[in-house]
Amino acid sequence: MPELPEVETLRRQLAQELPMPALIREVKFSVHNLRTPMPRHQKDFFIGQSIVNIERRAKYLIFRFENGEGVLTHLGMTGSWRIENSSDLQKKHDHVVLDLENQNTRKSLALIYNDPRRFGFFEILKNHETHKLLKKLGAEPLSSDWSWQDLYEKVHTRSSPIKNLLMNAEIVVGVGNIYASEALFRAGISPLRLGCRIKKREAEKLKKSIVEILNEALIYGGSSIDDYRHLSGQKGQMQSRFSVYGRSKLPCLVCQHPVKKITQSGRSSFYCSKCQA
DNA sequence: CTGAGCACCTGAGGGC
DNA sequence: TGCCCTCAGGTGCTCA
Repeated sequence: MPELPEVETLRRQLAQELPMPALIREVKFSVHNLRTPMPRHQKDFFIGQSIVNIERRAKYLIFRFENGEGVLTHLGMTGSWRIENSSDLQKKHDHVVLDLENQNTRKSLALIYNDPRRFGFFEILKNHETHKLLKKLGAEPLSSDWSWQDLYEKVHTRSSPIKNLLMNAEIVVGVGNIYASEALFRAGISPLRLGCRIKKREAEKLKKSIVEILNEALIYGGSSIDDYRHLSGQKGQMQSRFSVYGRSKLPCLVCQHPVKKITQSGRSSFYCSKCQA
């Protein structure tokens, strides 16, 4: 579900709405495991700690504690966080409840994680640098140190379709199934093109297109197709601005040719076979 | 090492 | 109404 713009939108809202430092008074887990087992027997790790910062790396959200440790979470396909006044207000598929207290105002609130498909996770983060999920990650596309040369270097030796490579977090993080299709449309490159067939000039254009589409999606608060919600429960608005994603058989916005839908490595790709080569 | 396919889950929607 | 099938924003693992 959520790609970089959706996770970053949520991060910004959490940073704004969560009065920090937020003392964790209690943490409750549902009986279900998420993608990884719940840290049910390590409550001591959380209770008494204060969340001092909300960070994002790739599509991971990190609740950082004062001592540098924290919580590593992922929304999977259908995860969402919301704030309630009381931790009693539980709904179906609520899996984690954090009872928090603002240390300045003594006001309490509950931060609740809901995830119907349970592809997300919530785990202890002790060492950011050595964590196996974090250390293999490639460049942040919206950081100033990501260059088209970096993209080109990582892609031009590969025989996979460029669409698959864009979704590979070791190459560039945060680009998922929607924005991969959208960025390729903007760059005029077919999702079927092999990485080794991407020219330098095209890598430059593709890098620019990725940055543009992610920034635009951020402005519109991300895309809500089904489950994705802001902290407030509101939907993002980017889904109404897709050029190709979910527009199978509809006319291309540029040339009127019908948009094609194909399957690549089990995921749907959308593109215009006239505009993209 | 690389790439393809599967697995993990629930729920919505279409066809019959 | 109900059953069965397909599909969905992610990603780690196994196997060839």
